[in-house]
Formats: sequence, C-alpha cells, structure tokens
Amino acid sequence: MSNEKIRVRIAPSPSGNLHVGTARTALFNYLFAKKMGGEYVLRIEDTDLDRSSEAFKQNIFDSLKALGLNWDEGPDVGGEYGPYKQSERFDIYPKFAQMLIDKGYAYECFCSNEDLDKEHEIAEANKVPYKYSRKCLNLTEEERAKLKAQGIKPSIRFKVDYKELVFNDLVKGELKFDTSLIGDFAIMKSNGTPTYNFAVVIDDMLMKISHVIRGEDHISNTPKQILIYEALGAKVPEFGHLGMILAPDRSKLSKRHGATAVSDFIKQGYLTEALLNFVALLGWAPSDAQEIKNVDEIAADFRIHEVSSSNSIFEYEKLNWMNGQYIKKMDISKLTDLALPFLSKYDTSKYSREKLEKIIEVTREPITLLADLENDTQYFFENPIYDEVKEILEGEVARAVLPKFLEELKTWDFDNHEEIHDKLGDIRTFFKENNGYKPKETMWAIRSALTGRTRGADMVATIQILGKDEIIKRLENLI
RNA sequence: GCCCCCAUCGUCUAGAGGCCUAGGACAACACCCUUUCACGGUGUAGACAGCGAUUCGAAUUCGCUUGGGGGUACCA
Repeated sequence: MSNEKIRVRIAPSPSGNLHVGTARTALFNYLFAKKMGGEYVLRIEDTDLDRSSEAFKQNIFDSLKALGLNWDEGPDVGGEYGPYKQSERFDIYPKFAQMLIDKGYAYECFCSNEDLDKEHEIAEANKVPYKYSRKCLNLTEEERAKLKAQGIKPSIRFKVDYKELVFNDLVKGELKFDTSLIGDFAIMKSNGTPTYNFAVVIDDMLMKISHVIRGEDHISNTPKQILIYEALGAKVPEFGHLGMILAPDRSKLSKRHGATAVSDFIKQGYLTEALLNFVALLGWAPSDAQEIKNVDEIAADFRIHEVSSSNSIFEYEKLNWMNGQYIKKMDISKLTDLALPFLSKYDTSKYSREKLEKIIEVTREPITLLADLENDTQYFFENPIYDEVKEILEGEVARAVLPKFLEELKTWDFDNHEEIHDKLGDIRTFFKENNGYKPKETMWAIRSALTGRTRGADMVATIQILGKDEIIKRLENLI
C-alpha cells in the first residue's frame, strides 16, 4: 500500500434505522480517514430489495449528518466512483460474475431452494458441517442449455479450492483460515442480483477502497471476499475488524434493550456530541486521561491499531453522565434551540427568547437528558403542582414565612440579582433568630410555594424569571 | 456440531516481561462545599477467569480449560 490514496467507506444497508453500532463503525472510519488524510465514502447496500426502504435510507442520512459524520462521496453528494447505491449498480455485477465464469473461478448453479434445503438437512442429520455438494460444478454445456430452456434461472457460485489463507487484520493481527471449510458460495442470485459478499468486493474494488473497517461479525466473510479479489486479480484492501457493542446482558444490542437507533437517542434527549464521544470510548482510549473530547480532538489522537479488539457493553450510566457534561457546557443559545422541542407541551411564547434561555440556563445543571427539562421547567410555564409539598405549605414555617415574604418582595427590585439574594438572606436570618427556623426550612417554604417542589433551580434566578406579578399571584392563592 | 474472535474493578478502559503493593473514568459509598436538588472537591471500596509452561522475573509470551461473542444463506 505504497503511496496510494487512503479511502474508507461505510456501507449500511437501509433495512433499519441507523444503529449505534453502525454509527460507531462510521465514526471509526471517519476518524481513520481524518487522521490519515483520506477520503470517506458512504455507500448504501440495498441489494435486498424486500428489506430495504426509502425511509430507513433517509434515517441513515439524517442520523449520520446529525452526528457530524459527513461523507466525501455518497448517493446524495455524488463522486467520481458512483453510483453509490447498489441498487443502481445492478448492471455492473453480472459482467464481473461472467468474467469469473470465463476464467473458471465460478459456475452456474441450477439447484433449487428445495434442493439446497435438502442438502442442509442431510448435513445436519449426519452432524457434518454443511458445504455445497458441487452438484452443478461439472454440468456440460448441453445440460446447462437444457436447464435454461426449462426456464430455470441459475445462480452463480464461486468455486472455493483448498488454500491456507492468511491476512493481517488492522486491529486483530494475523488471522488464518482454512478455505476447504468454505463451500462454493453464491455470488449472484438466480434473480440476477448480487449477493452481499460479491457486491461488496466489486464495489470496494471499483471505488478504490484501501481500508475496510467494519464490525467483527464480518470476519468470516473476509476470506470469501479475499478469494474474490484474488480471482479478479484485484488488489486486496487492508481489513480492520472492530469488536461489537453488546447490551448489558451481553447479547446483541436490540430494541428490547431500549434505544438502538441514533434517532431514538436523539429523541430521548441525548446530544449527538455526547453520543459520539461515548461511543468512541467503546474500544478506544485517549492517550491522555481526558475522556471528554470532540471529534477533531479524537481524530488527532486516533490510532486504528490501538483500538481494542474485544467486545464492549453499552451501559447507560456513563453515557448519561457524559450527556450531562455536554449539556452543562453547551452554548446556551444552541442548547435552547435543542431544548425547545422537548418543551412543546407548554406555551413557550409567553416568555421572550432571552427569558427562555435563562430558564434553560438555570435548569440545565442537574439534568442528564434534554427530556428531563419538560418536568424540571414545568412551574415556569404552568401553575405549580402542590401535591408533593402539601405538608410543607400547611406547616407552621410556611404559614409564618410566606406572608412576610409576600409583603417584602413587593418592594424588591426584580432586576437586581444581588438585592434579591441579600433580602432572601435577611428573611432566613429573621426567622432563624425569631422562630428558630433553619435556613433550609425557610427556603423550602418559599420554594414550595413558588414551584411546588423542594428542589430545583437557583431560587434567586427562579424568582427573577417568574417575575413579581406572577409570584404575588401564586402566593396570594396560597395564603 | 464445525470454524473464527475475545477475556484487567459492576461497566468503559490504561497496561505492549521488571516502572504494577495494577492507573483513570462512570456507577456505589463517605465526607466537604451549599438556601434545595445538583455541580464541584476529597477520600473509601472494587479487577489481572482457572490451570500449566517459558523466564532470574508474567496482567503482559505460549498451551489447555472455562466463559462470552460472532459466523455457518440465492440476508446484509
């Protein structure tokens, strides 16, 4: 791989929304390309027409873009080696398949699904690993013509001969395979479309992909693919196989474990920056101890051969913590834009943009998900719900504190943060000295009256946002 | 069944023969800060799967066992 251009690709199939696992693979490809100054292409693998859909394809585009993993070439942006959707490349594959037949590397197979099923059953009954019987390997020209005349459409199989195959994996090191264990596998289906293993090789070859970085669920495909490259006389790319992401129960991460699609995470209120950062840490560790890093910083520090080769478990705790970190640090205007959709049940128009930002600013601190904002900002938009603080409001402290608080605040300058802060302090001191109330109790009474809660955002800021009129109204209703 | 991959605290990981009485992060717990919750700070607890071998010396090398994962399609 002398001085050829480094080109990587991510090749999702649109049979589902973009999975976090795929997102991580995309990220690692992106990081590798970025670090090495290479190109990163997106190819849609929709050879399985039945399972592919336009909606899923759109979800994949949107999710990748939301994550900021923009591609240099792809179905929407084009590029020198297009088209980038396999369904638009169907005319390409048969030519190469024919070439392999001509060179004796492949042959037509007329076996029906029933025939094949039977072979499988027999193998299973005899407890012997299944391999295609090669029934069609030595069909004569006449026999094939006859079969075709009967209207039987053949598939095309690649002829696998014995060979010790070795390749050096970018993350796993040397990998060895005995190809005699692999049966002759199909490269073209009888319906004229290519199988996955064939389409990938043809496309990667034609698109000049130099490094194939993907999940380790593809390891066993690799020898087949290398065999095809070799038969084609093409240059074999470098391969790198990443460990998989598992659910906490160590099974494949699937819907029953909760969110699996990037779009689900976004809907739940995860920030794409946090999700990306978190997923990068699954299998990769920064050279310094600083785990919170943006994509550029990660790319600068990224070394593919240092990626862990084992599986990792997707645990929410750290993701949640990280999301909280990003929420706390994010530019407040940007955060407000992201937060507003989560506040759709409220009439946010009653506040100015400035005040809305203020609301987000004071409520962002303890939250872990943007969705938490709906509950945490409730009392800014609606009347407080007093159920939880009933006892406090009916108690002695509240009955003493609230009237005094109401009386005093009427004279306060609500634009003056300092003043409110100090006056509240005075009230605390007053009740401590005269009634022996703990500062905490006094504040709880006030907070409960204003918000219906005993916990929440900074009290001074809350008072300022609510405004004098609203506070007077709330207090008068209670007293 | 067969083939392949993997194996350090609960989780993500650092560690590429002596720097390891194994480091960090999340979670847990304790304390501090504080007008609440939180944030933040300080600390505590917590791991080299097992067994052999190589070596003066092994978490690091090799083998076996066990465990987990993946593959075994005219699905990708």
